[in-house]
Amino acid sequence: MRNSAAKKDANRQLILQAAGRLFREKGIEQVGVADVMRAAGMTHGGFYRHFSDKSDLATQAISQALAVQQEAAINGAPGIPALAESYLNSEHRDSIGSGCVFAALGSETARGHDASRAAMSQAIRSQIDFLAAGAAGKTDEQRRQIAVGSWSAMIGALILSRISEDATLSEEILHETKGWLLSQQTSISADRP
Amino acid sequence: MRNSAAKKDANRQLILQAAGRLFREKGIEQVGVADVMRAAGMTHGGFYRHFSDKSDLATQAISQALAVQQEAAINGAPGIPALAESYLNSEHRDSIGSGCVFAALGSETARGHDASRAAMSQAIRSQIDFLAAGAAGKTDEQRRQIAVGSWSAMIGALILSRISEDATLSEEILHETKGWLLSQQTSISADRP
DNA sequence: TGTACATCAGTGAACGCGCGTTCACTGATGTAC
DNA sequence: TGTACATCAGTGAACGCGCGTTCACTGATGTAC
Repeated sequence: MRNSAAKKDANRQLILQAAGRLFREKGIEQVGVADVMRAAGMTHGGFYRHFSDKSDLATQAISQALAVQQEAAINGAPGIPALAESYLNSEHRDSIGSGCVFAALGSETARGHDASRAAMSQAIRSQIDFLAAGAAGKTDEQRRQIAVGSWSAMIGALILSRISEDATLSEEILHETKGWLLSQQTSISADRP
Repeated sequence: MRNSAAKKDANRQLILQAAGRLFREKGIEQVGVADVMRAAGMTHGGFYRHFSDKSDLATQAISQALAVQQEAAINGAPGIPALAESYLNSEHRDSIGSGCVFAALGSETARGHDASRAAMSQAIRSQIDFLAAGAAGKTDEQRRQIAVGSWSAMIGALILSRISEDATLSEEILHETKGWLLSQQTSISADRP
């Protein structure tokens, strides 16, 4: 039953996508290798033709999810207000599996010295640079502050809104944070000539 | 070897404190019942005299950690700038075990329908009310926006700074977010009569 | 207050399930000639 | 281009370790009289 090289590559992508989704949805520890392979339409035995172990899969799945996320940021509407609109809403909150990697796995990946943390660090750097370049501030320093602070607020708010059982509270957190970010953006823009 | 009721209560507190620290440091799944009992100075067999199962322990340890955290917030210097100072620094970043529960366990507790999520929700509500009461805004709506947005930014920034392997990046995230929060606070205060 | 007995906090061995990993196997793919 | 053989992607059974949970046991605590 050997598969062609092309089929193997396609299967590898299926595994990475299933893992990226399941890890975000349920947490890395809560998802088994067999779960991932089943979601990808295979049985668990073939897993080790693709990855050296589960930790290797985690690193690669996270790296790929981060790459997709960065791609989407670059191709999306520019500027922090636009990001806040697309980030702070109930659709994003309810689709953990395809949503922001930092909000889904942030507190977990903060522990551990593995390769996934390095991938996350690099993605943080890129995202800050990207947001700072498009931020409405007078100086480089100001733009960087706005980028880091606004992005942090989005991640924190999404996490808090996901914890909140009460739908009203959950919505309020998203809504107030979005309103807060937009109002600042406006007042800062108003400062410009 | 029966212990007195007072000794039992004291042991229960040791277990809760050990669990609160270990769960934040390593994550709930990564810490075993035996680890917690060992850290509390006992063996694992006696665990079930105190808690019905591990999930029960998690709920109670989280609830207690949240209560301590709220107590500290109430007794600490009032206002969002003061909180930002005490929250966004490397000491807090490096002491996960005794630090903010939301930053340590946020993305994990967002999943699961258990009682710990309910305790977290209630703590979110309290913390927002508390911060909004001390926020520098003209209207109730504005104060609530500031409270939710600023607190979200602190949590997000602490998580990002913990993920960052590079010490410079990690410090930058804390520093920029703090500067951003303080500068806004200033400009909003300046608006007041 | 003292005595006899019941209770039960904590111990440490044992159980059993889940999960990561290994392995023999199958048969299609790829390659050497 | 065709043939013979080697490779190897995926299968499914099996292994073994870790961990949550149970249990018989010990002896100090608490209580009834």
